[in-house]
Amino acid sequence: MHDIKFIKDNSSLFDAILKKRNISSHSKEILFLHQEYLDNLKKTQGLQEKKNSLSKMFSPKLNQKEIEKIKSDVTKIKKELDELKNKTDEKKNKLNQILLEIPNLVDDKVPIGKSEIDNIIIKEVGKINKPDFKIKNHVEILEKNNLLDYNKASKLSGSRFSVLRSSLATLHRALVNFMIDINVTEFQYEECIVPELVKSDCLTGTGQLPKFDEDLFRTNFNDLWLIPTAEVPLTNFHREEIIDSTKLPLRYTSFTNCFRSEAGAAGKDTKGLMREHQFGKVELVSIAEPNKSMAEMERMIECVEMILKKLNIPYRLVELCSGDLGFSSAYTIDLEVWMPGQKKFREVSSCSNCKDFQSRRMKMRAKNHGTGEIYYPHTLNGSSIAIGRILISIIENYQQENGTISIPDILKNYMKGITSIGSK
RNA sequence: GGAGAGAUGGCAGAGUGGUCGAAUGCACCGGUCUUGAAAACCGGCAAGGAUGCAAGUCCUUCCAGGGUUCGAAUCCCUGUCUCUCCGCCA
Repeated sequence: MHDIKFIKDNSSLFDAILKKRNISSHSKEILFLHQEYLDNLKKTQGLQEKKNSLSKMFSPKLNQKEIEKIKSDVTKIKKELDELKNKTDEKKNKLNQILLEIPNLVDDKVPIGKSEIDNIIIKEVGKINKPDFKIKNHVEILEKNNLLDYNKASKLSGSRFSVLRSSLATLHRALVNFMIDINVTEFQYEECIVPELVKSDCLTGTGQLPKFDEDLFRTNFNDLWLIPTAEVPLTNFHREEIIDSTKLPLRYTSFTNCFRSEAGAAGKDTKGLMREHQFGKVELVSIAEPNKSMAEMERMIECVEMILKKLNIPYRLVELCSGDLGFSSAYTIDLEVWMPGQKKFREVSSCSNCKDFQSRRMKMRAKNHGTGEIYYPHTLNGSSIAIGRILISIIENYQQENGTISIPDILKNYMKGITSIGSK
């Protein structure tokens, strides 16, 4: 959500920054609407003042005539106020509706570009293995070993769902535990278990609503929606709160299932664990002082990198260009891992600094009790890591010529002594 | 699912029709005292918005949405959430 005062004082800058996302100018329309709203608001407040003062004049000692006069005057004002209030609300709602659908302003650091083609590879880490046997993709390997069962999955739920069995399920669980452990003990994130159904207000807060409802699953129970990422509940922890600034930064981590309709992805990544309606993910969320959020972001990326290093999987850092940046983000770095089956790097994590965009939307503020200052803290989120996709990478990178998959050293303690899965 | 109680400032907690944006305590901030600190004492301390150079003035908000009333934190209705008891249940 954008600060109307900022738009007023910097309208051409505002439009220029939006243009980086290939979005046309908005400020003129917004400011016009805002002025209309203000005009109505002033009138409304004037009438309210009148009404209040009339009520204050009321006293049982007044004579009948005076009392009747006040009553009828107030009734008249109330009627007028009703209309005016409706009009004011209408303007305000219209303005809000527009503001809620405008994406975050991109940071100066973000490279300008149209699509993912213009993203910038910052660095590549780890050596890509080129074994001298024929590499299989994860679906081939896992289905052959009865570890991934699409007959069962489609019977239960249709396409874009998976059933993971026996040692593959164990490996999934091992990854979750490994990642949460390291986030808690090495990186000082607070471990949380959170609802996977949330109210629409939460989704508006983080930016999925109102614009992207098609990507989400909604239930027919109250106003509850399945979360597309744990970013939603974790970031909304402090919605409509004023946080004591000495408590910042706040760091939370959680494993949840994530649910996405994949509405616009027909035909994309149709096989395997790559793109599913339900997938597991460990998420990191930080709430930071505005002047420290970029440093916090670097720290967050290092946390995710550490996991990939410990898993010993080749990866690269990609700086998203303005045209590929997510709605709520001001600056995003993706982490992509090598997937031998596709001979491509694919995204397993996306770390974003949303600055004050989400905190404004959810009215999350911080207060410095020394100075009395109240301000919007910055929010950051990053995956650490999407389990389904990192599984693909592990399976494909650790596959052996004999069709088995060896277990990364770091996970062996989490695997009940299993050092290899699949049969020869 | 049945019966009952409740939701007030950062927290605790008073307030049942006007003088209430709201007592009091704690926390927090400033000061006095002290070599320093603590204690004690004095003062300050909700948020959002409009207007104004500013001081200030005004509007809104006591879970949310409706209603009654000249006037609502307070009365009525609906919803949400919390707690207690009973039933059921992983």
